[in-house]
Amino acid sequence: MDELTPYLETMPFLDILEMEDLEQASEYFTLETLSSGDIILTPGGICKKLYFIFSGLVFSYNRARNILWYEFEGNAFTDINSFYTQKPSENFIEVAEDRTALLSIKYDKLKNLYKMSHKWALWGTQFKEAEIVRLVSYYESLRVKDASQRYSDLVASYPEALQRIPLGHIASYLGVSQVSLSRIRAGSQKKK
Amino acid sequence: MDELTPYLETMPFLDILEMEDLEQASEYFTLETLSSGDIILTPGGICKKLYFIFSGLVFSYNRARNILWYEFEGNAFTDINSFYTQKPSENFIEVAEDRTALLSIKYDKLKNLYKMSHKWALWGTQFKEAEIVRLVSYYESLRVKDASQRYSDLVASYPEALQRIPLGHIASYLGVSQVSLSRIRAGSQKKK
DNA sequence: AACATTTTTTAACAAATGTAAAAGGAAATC
DNA sequence: GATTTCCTTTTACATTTGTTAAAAAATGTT
Repeated sequence: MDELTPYLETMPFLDILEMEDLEQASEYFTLETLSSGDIILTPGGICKKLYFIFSGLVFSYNRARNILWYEFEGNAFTDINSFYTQKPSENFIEVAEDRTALLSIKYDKLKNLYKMSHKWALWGTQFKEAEIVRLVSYYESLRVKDASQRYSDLVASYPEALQRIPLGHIASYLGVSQVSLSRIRAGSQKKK
Repeated sequence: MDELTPYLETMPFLDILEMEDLEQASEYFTLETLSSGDIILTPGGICKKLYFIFSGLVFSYNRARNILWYEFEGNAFTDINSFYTQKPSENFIEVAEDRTALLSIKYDKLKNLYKMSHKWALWGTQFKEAEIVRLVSYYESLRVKDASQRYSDLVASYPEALQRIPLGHIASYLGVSQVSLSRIRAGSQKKK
């Protein structure tokens, strides 16, 4: 019984795998516990790992400090372009909360896992499909909905976001300036 | 020797597969030749197939007629959300050129292929990684770059786009109004 | 060639959003 | 408890972009 097992068991799409697959994989993964402000990736570096957020909060932003993504416990995180191409990144990844626990796997090890095990390869196709759907949902909302709707949607689906993320970051994540978000919030109070 | 083989051989990441894998798969795929204006998917319908564009041009748009994606020969196309979740779509998919040849595979058959063959599952992880990278590159450019840059990038990477796609569609694909794109084009001529 | 249709550009105005700066609140530190 | 620092809102102004409508250009049709 490996000490990583309780963490592995929170990964998505485990129904595809048997216990033996998890045991086989446990030596591929590492557990990292980080603190608010810790920086996982800086521009120019290659994002070597895919992270599963067991607890805490992680976000990415570019050199101009535009927030690109925010992710909570329960979901996966990486710099997509850098990780899947293994080329230098343009972005930062930073931890936003103390005691953020990440289960990480290196690019090469993940590839190995896929090669070694048909079941893990199936898990990979499933996992990536879900990632694609999540990405497209987010990005399409940026394109199709206005900022006010996006804010409502965020509050509806992640009410804790307001407690855990500064409004300036939320604004940037929603693709608007902080001033604009303030106007939206002021406006939505009026409507009530 | 199956008549589909020449088409299958244009698919991405064939280095992962052997000839026997292609032969095994050939009965899973269908070749469809369509004409400009043909509509592959309408809102409310479930997008049942993933398409590989052998020749021609395909695009998707939502009910408000915002262009969501344009794709040329050589790349894959589907309604991501609807296909990977097998839920009803919000969008249209339409063919933009006569003699557009599409290699298609149904969702269930693709899943079967993955299950039957470890190598096809590996192909699946590879293919989906590339799709994720393409998606994120496009969407991040929408967020990070201004419309003028996006237009320059498009012209640089797909000069033929200007001949093959009406400017109104290009504008929508770039996320701006046609009037705005006209202003950009007028402005970039001045700079010269 | 003349006409009709579609596509693209231009102009004028309105609306939305960004920027910069100031002010108000909240939280942390001494 | 006072002060400092950080976060959020507000104001004023500038800029960008969208909308509508009209004109110009290109394309297709008889």
